[in-house]
Amino acid sequence: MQKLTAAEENYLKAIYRLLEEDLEKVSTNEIAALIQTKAASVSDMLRKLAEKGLIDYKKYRGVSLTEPGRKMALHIIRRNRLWEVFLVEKLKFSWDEIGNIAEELEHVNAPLLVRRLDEYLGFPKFDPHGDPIPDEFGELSSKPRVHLEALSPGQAAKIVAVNNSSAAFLKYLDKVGIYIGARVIVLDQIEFDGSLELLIDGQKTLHVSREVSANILVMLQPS
Amino acid sequence: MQKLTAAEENYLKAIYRLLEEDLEKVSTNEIAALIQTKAASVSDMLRKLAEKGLIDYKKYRGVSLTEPGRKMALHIIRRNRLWEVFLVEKLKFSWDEIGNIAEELEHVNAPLLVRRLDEYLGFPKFDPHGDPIPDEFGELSSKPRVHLEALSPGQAAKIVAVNNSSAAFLKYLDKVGIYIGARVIVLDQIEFDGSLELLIDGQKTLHVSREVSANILVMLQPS
DNA sequence: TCGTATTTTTAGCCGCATCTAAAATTATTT
DNA sequence: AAATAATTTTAGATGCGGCTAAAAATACGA
Repeated sequence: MQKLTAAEENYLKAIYRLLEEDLEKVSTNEIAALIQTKAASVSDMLRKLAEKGLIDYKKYRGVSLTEPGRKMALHIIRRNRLWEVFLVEKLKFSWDEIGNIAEELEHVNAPLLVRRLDEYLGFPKFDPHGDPIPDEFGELSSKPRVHLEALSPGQAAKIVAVNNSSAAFLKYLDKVGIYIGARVIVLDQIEFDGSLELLIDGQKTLHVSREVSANILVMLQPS
Repeated sequence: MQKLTAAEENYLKAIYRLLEEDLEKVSTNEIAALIQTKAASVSDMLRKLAEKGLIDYKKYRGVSLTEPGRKMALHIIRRNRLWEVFLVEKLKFSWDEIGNIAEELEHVNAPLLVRRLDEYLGFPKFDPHGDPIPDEFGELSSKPRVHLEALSPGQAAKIVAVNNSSAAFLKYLDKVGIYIGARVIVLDQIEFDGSLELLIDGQKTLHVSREVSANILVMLQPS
């Protein structure tokens, strides 16, 4: 496992995240937008990561991760998510405060530290946003998940993750009572704007816009 | 509180540590030796820290900390020692494994994180080596401490800190049964080499060289 | 005290990660 | 398909933190 700089780690993580949504390839501009830098800087870094064998890169044609690159990205994401669990579970941060801090902590690369932290936290499988934590071999235990917006009236599901970590979004969710683990049934879908009428935990009903439902991930429930 | 780079923080910490032993001024070479770099690099950094008002620096004449510099150094040391407590108390590291890891963690500068960590650890006053943890205003609660080598036969003391964090030294202490908090009485001093005959916790006797006793700090006991 | 040794600083270089401006390539429109 | 637009890469700069080699200042010994 080669030693990477914090910047290299951030690029790998960004490429991984974009590949999750985007299909095959990620473009220079997409990366630049995500990590708030300029396309020229991205080009430089892509050349370097390609030399190290972490990405597949053809000029002007976008990038994808090689298998070593994917493993590295998952290691970084593992560290990030374990620290997020620590911050919320142990230090009592709320889930909208932890982003920046976890992003600094994730770059502390000491394998023994990560293992001990994992153990101390009780080998958590999901972070506070509901995203799965890769194991120490860089593998994800993936269960099928789907965007809430894709459900049709009558379908039931459990909220397992959110797709957007902006403080504004997380605060909104808190306010309206949506949380990881909540059970939700789609009562109705408004054709005009794609918004949804939901029943949360069998109790309260809630109307959410398509922007919101597109950023919530759920696991379908057997009924 | 200005934002410093990790390198700047390391220099401040090194200068603080050297000022603790050394009297008035610290020399360029001393700093270079401590942080394993070249004198030329130290000169450059001193110029920069002086510009920022963190050190008093006259060319060729050595440096000392300004009051803001001292405060900053103590903040950095506070972060370092809180993480050391975390690693030992919570993650079950032994005190000879934590040096490098704490030195990476200490550079994560998020004031809220440090406060929450402090609270989570129960506001510890000393780190696992027995060194005092500065408060969040950059002040040390100092109790008078003295080197074990300075004691005379008959005097009693409690071991409160060690002065040397090399793994070899810490392992030696573990092996012979010296630990922070142990009570010690000096039974005899060998004039020839300055070594000491000790009684540990009123139970076992132990012979330690001057090299060892010079690196152990104690608080004198009322007798 | 004078000359030598040591310490410290300066000068000039390198790699990293960023930037702007300009050039090259690819995509789109008419 | 040619012209224009958008994207991406290259060229050349900057600041940081390190280095070596050489110059400057200080300290020391005969």
